[in-house]
Amino acid sequence: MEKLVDEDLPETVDAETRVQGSGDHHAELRLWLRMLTCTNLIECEIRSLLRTRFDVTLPRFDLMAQLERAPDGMTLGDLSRRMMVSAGNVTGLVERLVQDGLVERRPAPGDRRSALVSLTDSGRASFETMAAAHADWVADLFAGLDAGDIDALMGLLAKAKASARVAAEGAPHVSTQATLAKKDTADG
Amino acid sequence: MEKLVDEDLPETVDAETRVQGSGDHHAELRLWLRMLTCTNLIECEIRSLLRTRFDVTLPRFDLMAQLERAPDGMTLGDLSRRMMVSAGNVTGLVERLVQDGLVERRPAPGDRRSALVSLTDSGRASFETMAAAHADWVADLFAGLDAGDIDALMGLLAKAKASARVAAEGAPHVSTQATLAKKDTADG
DNA sequence: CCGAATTATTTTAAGTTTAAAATATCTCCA
DNA sequence: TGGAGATATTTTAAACTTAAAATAATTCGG
Repeated sequence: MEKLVDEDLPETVDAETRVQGSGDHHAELRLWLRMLTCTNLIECEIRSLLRTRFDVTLPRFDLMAQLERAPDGMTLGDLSRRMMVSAGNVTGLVERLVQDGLVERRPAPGDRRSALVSLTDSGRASFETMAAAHADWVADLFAGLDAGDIDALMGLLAKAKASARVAAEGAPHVSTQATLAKKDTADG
Repeated sequence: MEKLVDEDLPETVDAETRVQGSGDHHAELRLWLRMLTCTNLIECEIRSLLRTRFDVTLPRFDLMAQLERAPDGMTLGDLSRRMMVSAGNVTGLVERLVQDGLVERRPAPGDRRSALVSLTDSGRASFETMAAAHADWVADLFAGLDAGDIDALMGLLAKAKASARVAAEGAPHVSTQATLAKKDTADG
């Protein structure tokens, strides 16, 4: 998480200095820092609430949230892609959740490389309780926004997401066969 | 970082089910997930670019970004608050940056508990190069947004931030003297 | 069918991160 | 002025996270 704050940046910029590759990027930079502080603020609060109320970490909650939507289980690779974290990360997370009895893994039928991961009954029950509280917290955190604000944000964030995807795909900094070949693994 | 994706949630909700504390929070939840994926996407790209182009990690870059704006140095506590991370985290990060010769620490005049941290000349030079590239990357990532979009997002995110702060302050889950007493450490 | 390339996962090493306890210092008021 | 409480930082243990290398299994063209 990039932890900068979005205050105190100069407002005025000399239009003359807009030169290719070294120009006036203040607006975008300020936007990025504000997005970051906003997300951080909410995430910290949710993390803290999950810990104090349910003694669970945010990554574990997130993983369980993915599994809840896949009653028949998902592979570790699916989890890694959906959660946007490394495969090795998922391995460890699942391992700990299995030890806690919240998650189970079984070999994937038809592919001996893969394992299917799913919630146990205990894990599902536990998650449902937490998810309800989580939804309430998020609603509280956004209580200062009206329906119009939310709609507008949804639209603008979709646009920002699309923009970022294009930029990231368009100028891949490490060209691999995978990067060039597959365009279908991302989530939207 | 909460790693959920913002797809596949039901669009339609029964208005009758809006009950206190267990109601219709889909819009807010969807907004939160979208904010998260959007931020994640951009952050991953920046992290990756920092690593491949400059062999630096995001937390180190963030810490140096804070220091650059404080030519006279900041305390570890300042860094912790501005970066929104724990104090212990900052201790380790500074330690490693000092070892790399990018940052220096000296005792704070007038308070023997504190240390002032600042960029070395080498650190400053290094950061300036990276910061210029970073600004370009962010501009590229947001290239699909026009000035109006950016303005609108800035306003809506400010509103969201304010809302979240009120909610987090208003219903503190762990009441400490500090929580109740000071309202001035956050960044705005 | 063979083998090269791809895919799924684990392992490894290093770094990041947190919460909580421990230290050390400072403030301030009774 | 003495000491209680607050503040600044470090330490600790555990968890999270990544990138890269290593394993293992699959796919697919020839």
